[in-house]
Amino acid sequence: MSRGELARQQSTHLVLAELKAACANCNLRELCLPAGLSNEELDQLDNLVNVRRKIKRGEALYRAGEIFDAIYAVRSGFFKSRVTYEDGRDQVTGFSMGGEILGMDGIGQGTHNCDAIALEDSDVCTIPYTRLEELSREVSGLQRHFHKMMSREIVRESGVMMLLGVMRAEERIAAFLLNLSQRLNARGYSPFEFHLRMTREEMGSYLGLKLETVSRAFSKFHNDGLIEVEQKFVRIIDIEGLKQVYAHHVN
Amino acid sequence: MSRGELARQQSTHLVLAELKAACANCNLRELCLPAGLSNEELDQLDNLVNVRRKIKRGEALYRAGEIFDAIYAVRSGFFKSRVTYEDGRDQVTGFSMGGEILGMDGIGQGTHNCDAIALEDSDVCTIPYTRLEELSREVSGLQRHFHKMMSREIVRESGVMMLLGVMRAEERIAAFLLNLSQRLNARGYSPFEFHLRMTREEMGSYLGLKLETVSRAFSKFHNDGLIEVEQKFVRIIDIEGLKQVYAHHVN
DNA sequence: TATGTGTTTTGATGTGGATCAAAGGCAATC
DNA sequence: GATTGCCTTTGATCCACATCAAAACACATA
Repeated sequence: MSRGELARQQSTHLVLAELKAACANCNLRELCLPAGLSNEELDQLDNLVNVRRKIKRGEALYRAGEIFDAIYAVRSGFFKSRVTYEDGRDQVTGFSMGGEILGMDGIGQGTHNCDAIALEDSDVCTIPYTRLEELSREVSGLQRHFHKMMSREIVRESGVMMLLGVMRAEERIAAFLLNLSQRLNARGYSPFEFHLRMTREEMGSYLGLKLETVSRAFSKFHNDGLIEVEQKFVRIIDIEGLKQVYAHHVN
Repeated sequence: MSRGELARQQSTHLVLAELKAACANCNLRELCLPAGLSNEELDQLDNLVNVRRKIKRGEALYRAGEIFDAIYAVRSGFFKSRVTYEDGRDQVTGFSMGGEILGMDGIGQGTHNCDAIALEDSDVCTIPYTRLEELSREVSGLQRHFHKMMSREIVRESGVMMLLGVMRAEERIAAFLLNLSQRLNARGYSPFEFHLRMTREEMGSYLGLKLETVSRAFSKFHNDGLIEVEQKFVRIIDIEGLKQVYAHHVN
């Protein structure tokens, strides 16, 4: 056994002992990388996901420019991804919640391309990229799943391009609320009541709008009986109405 | 040898015979999937890229909803990728030229997510996805390179999000011209003179602008001595000036 | 050369969302 | 309970780009 292998196995044992739940027991496994793997394959993956890391609200999981060496699966909490421009302008490029994968943007150039900032105290699994590569060669289900996650990120982003390119302010915000609602639902939370983890400004940045515009849209949706809002708390009253806002033809 | 393997080998021989240039001889290999592979690895890749396909101007390489089974490397020509919305609104999500990979959006859900339309008579290499997966397991350089290409697509798209989310009309168009110029340069063409393959409307769709706005920006750049335009032909006169437009602070 | 079709330019006008400004709400800390 | 520092709401005004309209141009085909 090589020195590297030995160290790896030791660290694996160490971590397995202190983990409350590895992939095989993780209740997010249907949403995360392990989705679609057999039990045997899951055991192999457990050896890969060897470090849990806690990130406090406001802290960065990683920052643009840092060396990329791992991707991360969000176990609990909520993140924003943010790209900063040479001239200081920045934009939120995504929000990530439990079961979602962060950091795939770093593979291409070997450094991270954006900051990932926790919007609440969060907990992630670290997946070292070189070991993911190795294991992908052995476990074809893992390889395929990893490709799917990357591809879905591409598709998600082209959805955001559509949002930014062709939708009007209220449509964008309705689409955003419906997307959040659907993702929370998939995680077993209520699709109708939730806490927003981001400020109006962060939402606006993501949606290509100013915070005042976001606020006005919320007020309008409230007046139209579509939602109730109290600060960061949102209750969707009329989800069909919201869907109509979002699918509204301009023509 | 299994039936599948036999068939594969036969088709490989067939194709190798009729190909003028496979990957090992392709002058785009520095930009495409083979980038960074050893000669030996290149030979293996040659067996993978087994079908060349010609697409006439205006025709689709694939359309949204079609079964995904291959990615494509553009050998020559020019494509736009276009997503169409339920309500009929659509948006151009990208332009692809020689050496670039198309179709990675389809991996996630098994069907293509957008239309890829040739804007001039074009020529692509078909790379069957399942065989790419297989070969990726054997050739680690290929695996890594494929991951990089997907990751770069993610980064490219977050660049477009930035463009759509925070830049003003003239900045977007300057950024677009500079990007085209740089890509053409990397392919050995003049970075200062080129033919646009897309209409003002397609450019506008990509940039989240109306065709009139694109046209006006072109006229303004011309009046400011930054470019010369004659229909689809563009000559960049003052590339530094163009960069200043693009990096111009609003604040 | 005439004719049609799609593309581009340019001008006049309209408007959605940005900007500017001010006040109010909430949470943390003293 | 007062202070401080966000965050959010709401109103008034502005402006960048969209929209509407028309003419010019390019290019194909008769």
